[in-house]
Amino acid sequence: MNKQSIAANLRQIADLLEISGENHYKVTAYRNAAAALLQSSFRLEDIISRSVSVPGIGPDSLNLIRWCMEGGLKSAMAHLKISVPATAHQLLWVPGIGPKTAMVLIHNHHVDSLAALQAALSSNRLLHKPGFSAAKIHRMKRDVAVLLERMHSYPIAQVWPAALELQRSLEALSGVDQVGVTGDARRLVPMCKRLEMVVSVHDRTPFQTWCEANHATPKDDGYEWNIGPSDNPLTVRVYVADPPDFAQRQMETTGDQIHDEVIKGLLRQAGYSWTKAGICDMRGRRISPATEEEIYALVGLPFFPPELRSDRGLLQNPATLVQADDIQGDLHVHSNWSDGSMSIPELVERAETLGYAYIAITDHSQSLSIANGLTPERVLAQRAELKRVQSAASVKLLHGIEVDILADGSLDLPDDILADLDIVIASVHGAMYQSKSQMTNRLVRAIRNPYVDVIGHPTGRIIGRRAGYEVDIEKVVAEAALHGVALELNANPNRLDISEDILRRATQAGVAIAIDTDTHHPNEFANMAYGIRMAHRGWLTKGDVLNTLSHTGLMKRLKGQ
DNA sequence: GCCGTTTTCGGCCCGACTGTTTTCAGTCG
Repeated sequence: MNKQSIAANLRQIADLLEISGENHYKVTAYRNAAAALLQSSFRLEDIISRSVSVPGIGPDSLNLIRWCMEGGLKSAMAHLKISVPATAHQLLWVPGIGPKTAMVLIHNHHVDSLAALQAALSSNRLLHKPGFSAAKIHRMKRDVAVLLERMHSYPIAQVWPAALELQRSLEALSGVDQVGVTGDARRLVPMCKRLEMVVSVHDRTPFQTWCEANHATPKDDGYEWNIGPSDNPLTVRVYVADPPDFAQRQMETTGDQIHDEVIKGLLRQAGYSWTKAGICDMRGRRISPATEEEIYALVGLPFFPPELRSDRGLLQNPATLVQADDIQGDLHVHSNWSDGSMSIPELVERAETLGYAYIAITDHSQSLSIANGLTPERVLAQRAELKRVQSAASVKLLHGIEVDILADGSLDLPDDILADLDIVIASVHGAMYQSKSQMTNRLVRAIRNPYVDVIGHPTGRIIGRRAGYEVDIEKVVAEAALHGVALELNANPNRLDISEDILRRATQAGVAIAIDTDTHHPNEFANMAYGIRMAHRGWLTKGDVLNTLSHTGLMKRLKGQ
């Protein structure tokens, strides 16, 4: 078992304990342990053997990890005497269902999984039972349909890190030449059907031994096995290639299918054939392009980044796409003044290490009290702190805020406070289940505020968990264009908000995009890489992206000059 | 359960919204 699978088990155990009515802090402790395990760079073996200690993983969590390693989830559940069914944690995925409602469903209605809930909802047998109004049932039906997608696919935020970890393990094996991620994850598909890798080997024995040790099932073209929780496993598929075939094997497994067919069609027109046996020239001789670049070159095309490979991918010139080097700074970062974990000097240090020209400190505003949001007084106090830190920093600091868009579309801080800030990001954090027209009017009202520069995570989606609020995005885009307000591409892999379709619509309408990490913890600055890849899916060029501007250019733009 | 101590026990993010049990428990961010 790898870190991801164990962390998933830990989270599931925490959910089951919470449903069982266990102490809230104990539940939180196991969730923290799962997060600490994922964030730790130490090897699993070293953590278990206690040769290193990880903050957040105490003796009990360590035992739990051992039980999971030895006997899986069942064993851990037995040790902790958990009596609710293992699948019951799925109920907590549904917005509006917490531990108490989950327990009522299990005990009073014999509903102990997402599938059982869907069946109960469609049979209408929950209707008018205490706590289940007609409106609530209607909403749950919609949400459960979204969530059931998770039963056969996995969010990219889990698949990509798991893929990189697997890549490192495979690269360490002798006899292995090249290892690469492929399939959905390589194209940054938000919900991946499985985790796919390509491996080229010059000596198959060590790799085969490793696969057998991991209980992998042999397939025609490689191996397959499952990781993650047993009731919702992630399938891992590894394709094995001879070293000269690595590039073509990775290209044909990356997809998407339509892009592949287009390329194969162009190859045929150019006199080549691409069958199971590989690419052959017009005389039927095998050719083995060493890179994907060489395959595209056979048909006179430049290299297409995987994220661009879709039914419409060839319409965009990849040379114009925004690149990581174009990014001059991060415009959405939280400090420990609200719910970030880093102090402002620590954020500055990170930004300087990353070589950024500027960074905007954008903490939450007062109504988000759980996040210790800033009151007007604390905004002023923070300005003084920024001034002090700026005097010793080379990176330019922007004083910003992520101000809440309240239920009626007004903002959570008075205009005179917003007026003096360098950048104002306005975001929705509460009252997300408004009607489409209410939510649209709410966002439009926020965009019309003269001090708003960016709309943060504009649809509120959480990939695989929440569809996002219902909103007339065309109207929002049109209004943003009219008022020169940028839309955020939130690079957090759980959000990737806005989607590629909305990105294209926005840029066509002339709306600027801010690619932001929304960083709360040190390792989240790295999420910019997801942002860039998502930008490729949305065909963003350097000119479309607000934070490719120089500091001078950005300040001019923000001041409306 | 974990952490951090003034070291073995106290503290741990808290207020708004929602549906409805119409007075507040449950959920959420």
